[in-house]
Amino acid sequence: MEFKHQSTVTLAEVAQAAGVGESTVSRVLRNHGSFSGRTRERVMAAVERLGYVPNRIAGTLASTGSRLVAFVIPSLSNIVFSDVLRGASAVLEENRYQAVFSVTDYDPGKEEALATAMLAWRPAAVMLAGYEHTDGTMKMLRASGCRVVELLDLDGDALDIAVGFSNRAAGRESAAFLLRRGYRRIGYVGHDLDRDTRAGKRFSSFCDTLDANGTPLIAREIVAGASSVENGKQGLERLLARATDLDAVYFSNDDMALGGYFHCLAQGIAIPSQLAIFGYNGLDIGRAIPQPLSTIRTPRVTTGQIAAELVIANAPPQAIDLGFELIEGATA
Amino acid sequence: MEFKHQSTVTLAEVAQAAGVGESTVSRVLRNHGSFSGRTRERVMAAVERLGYVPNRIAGTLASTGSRLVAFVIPSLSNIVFSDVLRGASAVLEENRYQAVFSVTDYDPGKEEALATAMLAWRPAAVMLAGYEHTDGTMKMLRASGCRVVELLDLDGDALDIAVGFSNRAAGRESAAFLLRRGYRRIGYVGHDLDRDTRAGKRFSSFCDTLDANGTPLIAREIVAGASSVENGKQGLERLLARATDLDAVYFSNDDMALGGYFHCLAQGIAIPSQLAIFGYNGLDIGRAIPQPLSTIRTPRVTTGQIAAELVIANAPPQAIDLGFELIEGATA
DNA sequence: TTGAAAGCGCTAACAG
DNA sequence: CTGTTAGCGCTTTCAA
Repeated sequence: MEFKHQSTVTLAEVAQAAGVGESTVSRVLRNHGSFSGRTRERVMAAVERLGYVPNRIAGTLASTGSRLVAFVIPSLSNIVFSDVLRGASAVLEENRYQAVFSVTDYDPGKEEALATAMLAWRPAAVMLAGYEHTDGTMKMLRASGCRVVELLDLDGDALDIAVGFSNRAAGRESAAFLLRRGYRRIGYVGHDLDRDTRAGKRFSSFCDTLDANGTPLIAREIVAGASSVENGKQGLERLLARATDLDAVYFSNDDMALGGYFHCLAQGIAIPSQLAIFGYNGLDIGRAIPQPLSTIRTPRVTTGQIAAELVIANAPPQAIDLGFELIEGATA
Repeated sequence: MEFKHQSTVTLAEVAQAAGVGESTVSRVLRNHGSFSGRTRERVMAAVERLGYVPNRIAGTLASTGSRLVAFVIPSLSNIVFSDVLRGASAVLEENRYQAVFSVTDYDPGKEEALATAMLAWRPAAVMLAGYEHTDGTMKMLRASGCRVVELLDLDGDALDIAVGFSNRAAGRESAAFLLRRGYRRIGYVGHDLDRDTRAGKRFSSFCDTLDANGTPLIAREIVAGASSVENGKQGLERLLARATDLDAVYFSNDDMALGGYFHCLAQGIAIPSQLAIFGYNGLDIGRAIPQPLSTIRTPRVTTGQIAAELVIANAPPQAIDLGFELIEGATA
C-alpha cells in the first residue's frame, strides 16, 4: 500500500497566489534566468505563506537530469562502506544532491538486480565497490549512459571513473614490512575471500611477495562468514592449533586482527615477541588498544569525497589512486 | 553540471515494438490488471530486446505515490545508525522500496534543512532518530502528510510511528544492576550529551536511580566530541586522576567503555575487582575482548526492520517498544 | 522581464 | 482483455 499525498501545494498555486506565471516562479526558485527584484519578493512571500515544497520528482522528470546519486554497496556492517558513504554524503549534501543506496550482501547477482533497480531512478551516477561485476551488470551500466564510479579498488579496468587504492600493493607492502622486520614463519587468517575480492587480492599479492623472498606462507585459516572480531579470534586459535611455530600472522583486516590480538591477550601470548600481528584498514580502535595495531590505513572517507566531487563536476573518465599509509604500530 | 540521459528506451517504444498499447505494457510490467498470456510474452520479448528500464521518476509522478523511504540520521560513524539502516534496507529492498538518506551530524538545524530537502522527493515515509526535533521540522513533517517514523527512542510523544526502546529504562536498569552487584562509588564517562540526547536520557535516569538509593554519582567526566574508543580511554584516565576511589564507571556507550577497558588493561587496573565497567549498545566486539563487556544490548537491526515493515504496511500510528537485554558480562 | 504552451515518461480511468 | 486519453508537477523553449 503506497502513500497518497494529500493537499500538496503546487507551483501553479504559488504562481496564482503571487500573481505571476508558473515559469516565473520556477525561474525565481531555481535562481535561473531573469526576473525583477519585486517579482522575486512576491514569489518568495507566496512560497513562504503557502509552505510550498518543490516536487523534485516532477522537476527531475521535466529536466531529464537528476541529482540522485546511487550507491550499491556490499555491506553496511563493514565500516569500510559506511566510511565511504559518509565522505560522499557530506559532499553531496552540500551540493544539493541526494544519496540513494542499496546493499548487495556481497552477492554479484543481487548487485545486478539492485543496480538495475537503481537505474530506474535515473541517477546522475552509480557508485559501486570494486571491479568484480557480472557481465550483465557491466553491460547494463554501460548502456545506461549514466556515470559509473568504482570504489576502493584500482586493480582492474575502470568502466568510467575509479577512486581508491591498490589492494595488491597493500598486500605486497604488508608482506615486505613483515619480512623487513625479520619475520619468516608467517601465517594468514582470513574470511570468505570469494565474496570479498579485495581481501582476496591483498592475500594473493601478500603470498607472492613471500614466495619471491623464498619464505612462503606456512599456514592459513579461512573462517566461514564475514569478517568480525569474533571470527578473527577463533581463526587465530584454530591456526595456532595446527601451526605452532609461526612468528607472525597476517589478517584479512583489522576486525579480524583485533580478534587475534584479543586471543593472544587472553592466552598470554606475548605480542610481538612471541607472535606478530598485522591487519588492514587502520580503524581508530586499533590505536586505542594497549599496543597499537600494526596495519595499513586506507583513505576511505576521502575516497567517498573525491568520488562525489568527480561526479558533481562531471569529470572525464579517470582512475584516481589515493594510496594508503603503513602504520608500524606495536604488534609487528 | 547534471547528467543528460541519452538514448533511453521509453515505454512508448516498447509498446510500439510489441504492437500493443502503452497501458498494456504498463499493466504487464506492473503485473496489475488483466492481459493475455500471449500479450505478456510479446511485451516481455520487446522489453528484453530493447533493454528497457522503466523510469520510476515518471512512474512516481504519474501515480502520486512513491516507494522512496527517506532516512535522516545523525551520523554514519556511529554503528547504531548503520545497524538501523541495515535492518531497514533489507526489508525495503525485498519490497522494491528504495532507501534514501542524509546525515545531520547531530545538528537539529541541519536536520530541518535535510528533512525539507527529503520531502521534495515525496517519500512514502521519513525516518528520524529520536524525538528531539526543531519546531520547524515538526511542523513541516506534520504538514507534509507523509508518514514519519521516530527511531531508537520511546521517551517522548511520537508524531506518528515510533520504534525503539526506552533510553530512560536502560539508564535505570544499568544503575540498578551496578547497585545489585554491590557497587556504591560510581562514576560516569560520557561524550557530548547535548547532541546525543538519547545518551543524555540514559545518564539522567541512571543518576536518578543512584540518588534514590542514597548513593549518588561521585564524579563524571564529559569528553568533547563524539563517542569513540580513544575518547573513552582518555575520559577514564582523566576521571581517575580526580576520583581515585571509584569502584565502578558507567560509560555513555560501548565504544567509550571499550576505551575505558583498554585503559585499565594498559594501566594494570584489575577488572572488575578494582574497577567495574558498564557500557551500552551490546556491540559484538564487546564479547570478543578477554573479559566480555557488561552492557545493555539494544535491538538496532530489528528496529530498522520493524520500522520498514510498518511503513510498507501503511500501519496506523503507534509506538513499538522492542526492549533491550542486559548482558552481565565480566566487567561489572 | 515575463507568460503560454508543449512536453518529460508514465499511470489510471474509461470506453470498447 | 485492450487502446485512448488525460493528466502528475515541473522545466523549457519561444514569443511577446
